Amino acid sequence: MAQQEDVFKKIVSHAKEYGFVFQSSEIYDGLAAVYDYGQNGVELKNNIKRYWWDAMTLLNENIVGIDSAIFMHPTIWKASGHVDAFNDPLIDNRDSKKRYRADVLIEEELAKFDTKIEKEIAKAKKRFGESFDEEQFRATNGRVIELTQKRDALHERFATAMNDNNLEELRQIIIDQEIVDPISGTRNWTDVRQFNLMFRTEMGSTADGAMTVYLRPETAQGIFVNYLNVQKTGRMRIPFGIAQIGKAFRNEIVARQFIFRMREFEQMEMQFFVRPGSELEWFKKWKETRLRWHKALGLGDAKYRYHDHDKLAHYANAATDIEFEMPFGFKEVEGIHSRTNFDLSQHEKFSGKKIQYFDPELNESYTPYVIETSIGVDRMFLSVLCSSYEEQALENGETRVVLHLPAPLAPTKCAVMPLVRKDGLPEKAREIVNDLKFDFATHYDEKDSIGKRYRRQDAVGTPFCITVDHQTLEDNTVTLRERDSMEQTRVNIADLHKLIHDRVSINSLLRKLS
RNA sequence: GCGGCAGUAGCUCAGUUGGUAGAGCAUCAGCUUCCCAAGCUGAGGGUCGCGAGUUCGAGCCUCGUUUGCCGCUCCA
Repeated sequence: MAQQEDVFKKIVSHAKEYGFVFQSSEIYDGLAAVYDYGQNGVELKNNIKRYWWDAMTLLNENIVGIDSAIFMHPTIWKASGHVDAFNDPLIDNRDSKKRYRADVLIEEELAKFDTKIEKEIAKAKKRFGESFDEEQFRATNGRVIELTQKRDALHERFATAMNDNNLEELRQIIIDQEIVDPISGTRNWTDVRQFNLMFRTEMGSTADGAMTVYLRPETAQGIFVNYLNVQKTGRMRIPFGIAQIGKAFRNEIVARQFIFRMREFEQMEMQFFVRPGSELEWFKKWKETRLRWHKALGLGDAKYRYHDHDKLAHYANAATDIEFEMPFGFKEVEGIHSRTNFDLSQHEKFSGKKIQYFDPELNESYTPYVIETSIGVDRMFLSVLCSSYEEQALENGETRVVLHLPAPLAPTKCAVMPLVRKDGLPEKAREIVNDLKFDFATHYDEKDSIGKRYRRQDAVGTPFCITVDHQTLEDNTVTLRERDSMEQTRVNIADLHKLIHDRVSINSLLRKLS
């Protein structure tokens, strides 16, 4: 493990040194958990997005894309549950240095009352046997009445405090109930503080006319609120899907592990609308389809696994993660969720608009159920980078650092280089570049020895190097050097285009999927 | 957000009891060079994360701050 952590550090260094990922605002000491993509990183990231987008929209005639705005009406986040769920009141215990959610502590206290009441009932049941009347017992037993009243009073007080967002009152409840820290056993609590996981800003330039808006914490809601628009204008028939790639923002309490958890990140989400009752079938299908998409990259099938959720979010009736083996363990890269009709129903309720689908085959209207596939672009990027990085021991005793990026994702597809910088070789090489550059990201390099130039291309994952030598001037052939095997073949310049295209096009990946 | 550790050139690092910064690799220019990090010559690049304090003098000591790593905590 320690060794793997070292490898991860090297990958982070490599990412910086070769222009893949920089820390944001570095010359101003950086901004925590925010990163920029450099000249090579942006190409790799764009290729990942292209692969996903094409797999969704080209291979499925019933999936279309949209690009919704980051700003959305604030009520959307009330409807989705984010305003409540993303605002946790937290409290620290000064002795154990542990942090707890204040509402959870109080809820646990409430549950204790219920446990006590159940115990009383169980005892009485044992005593009275068959003739036991639970309703009557609850209404007449002094101990149970007392516990019930205390519980209800606490619940009432708690609900009011939560509703008013009264943090002092929440703390007072914890004090009054004499709740102790399970670790330290003390009641040495800090103030309750609110952590807003959603970024907030103001829309409207005058102070009094401004409206609080949020930077979206997920892209999914942009799809849900456009469901009707797309369904009607695109004449979409269920089942159909809407895909979107875009930025999302979360004010994470702890954001770490390089680009694995960032405050500003990018999601690729597809919401698939289906008939009620068919959702688990579709869930299964998308679970398999999505794993196939990952595996087609050839990073190694053993690096993937499913992680099915036992504890489901309030909107879901099935959920699984596709996890990838990072240097710091198996981590979630993509989530597939059966979201039921929760989101569309909520928006129906909050907006007052009817959000339904008339199914001509069933001759009835219903609120569609939704299967969501949601993948983090940055995590995907990290998984590709980590699994591609190798410090390879060569036969001559040296090592080379090589990124075995899937060729269709590589930032640069080929590098053209004259073997020496004279005798017209550079000019000939330039000619080749000027032909290939229209179809492939092509580099030209004449500086330093040929071996050094090959190593430079290896370090950024360029799949092909084309070398122009004196023979080229005689017969128009060049050597084509392959990154992973380092093997060279002599090929005709006229054949270059097809040879490269077959290996580096996104199509070559897509064809594996259908 | 709490606790511990750390921050010196693009990268990896050295820097003695406090005396105004070095190496290797990388980069750039020139020469040389017919296939896997070759050689020679030269050059550029750091107010030692930032701010304050102690001191005649701070990369080194103290405080604050920021960023990163590790452990908690949280995670739709």
